[in-house]
Amino acid sequence: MRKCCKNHGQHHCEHWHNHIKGFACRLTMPRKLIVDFMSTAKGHLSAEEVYTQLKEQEPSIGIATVYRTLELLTKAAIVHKFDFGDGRARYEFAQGPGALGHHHHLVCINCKRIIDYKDFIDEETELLKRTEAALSKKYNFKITNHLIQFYGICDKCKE
Amino acid sequence: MRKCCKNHGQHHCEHWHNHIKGFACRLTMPRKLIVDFMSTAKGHLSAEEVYTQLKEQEPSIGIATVYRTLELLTKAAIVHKFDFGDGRARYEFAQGPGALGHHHHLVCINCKRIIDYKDFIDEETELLKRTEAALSKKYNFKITNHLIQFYGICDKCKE
DNA sequence: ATATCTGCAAAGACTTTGCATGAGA
DNA sequence: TCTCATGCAAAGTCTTTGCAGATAT
Repeated sequence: MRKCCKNHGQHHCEHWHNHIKGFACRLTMPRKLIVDFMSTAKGHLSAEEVYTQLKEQEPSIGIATVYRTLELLTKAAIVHKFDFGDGRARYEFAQGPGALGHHHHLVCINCKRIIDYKDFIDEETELLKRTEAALSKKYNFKITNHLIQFYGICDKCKE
Repeated sequence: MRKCCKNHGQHHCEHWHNHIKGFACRLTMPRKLIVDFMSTAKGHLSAEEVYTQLKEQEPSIGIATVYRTLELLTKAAIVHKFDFGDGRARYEFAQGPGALGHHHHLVCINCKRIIDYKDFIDEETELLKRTEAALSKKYNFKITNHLIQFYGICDKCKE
């Protein structure tokens, strides 16, 4: 898993390429497609949604590869994987120009709509940093990520 | 779903009984077993774990009932349902004497161990309250719950 | 009495895996 | 060339559902 190719040449080496290098050897066509798609896609897509949309431009792609690649990209921290309680994993691009940046989510428990918000992120982040530092020390736990979600009823479902 | 019996009598009416009343009509034997079990169980149990343990004292119980009842209790906010990324839902008692009280989780991404913590909860809660109030207003979103989790590597997995 | 709940088994939904073929370096 | 990745289909998990019989009120 950790070994890697030396040089892919510079032809299609995007900014995320270096990240992939640490986790996979080969930069294949499906992987390129999936990363490119994720980097421009908006929202929180399930594996099947990614598959369905990519299938249109490349009918040979298989859903197993989509799952495998999204898993790979998750490990590489190129995408983030979320669970919003609707029974399927959802992915969003984490890095680079296409990313929304650090944000959290409001989850409507009625219609399952997800609202991204960046408000108060700074304040939250500041608290989280302090909490993380203290928890790391107290529990000897190396924190690599965090999750904050609010659940409730969205404006449309209130009506 | 909302209609309910008038009076169950007082024989086995625990403190959580009133909660159930709002969501289900009948207080059956399996429901009693499951609530009693959850109220004393420690940790974050999957439906199957609950089923397996109850099966020992009451072999006639079925796993479908466990799922249905845990769902019911979740809606009644008697238990909380969590997803820690290991592919199954986990439940913990939320209210009453047996409950741990408000807390959050550290999730080890390696061994999937869950550490409950209550440290800094007051500080977190204070910030969350303010954030919730502001988000509710801005997005016209009625917030009913929140989730905070930290992910990383636990002390044992560090070695 | 009767509407609700249960247990069982089957179905459903999402995800992972085995394997022969194909492709990257 | 030779290892790694792919696509397909099958299998694996967890969860939900249909239904006849049982149960609470």
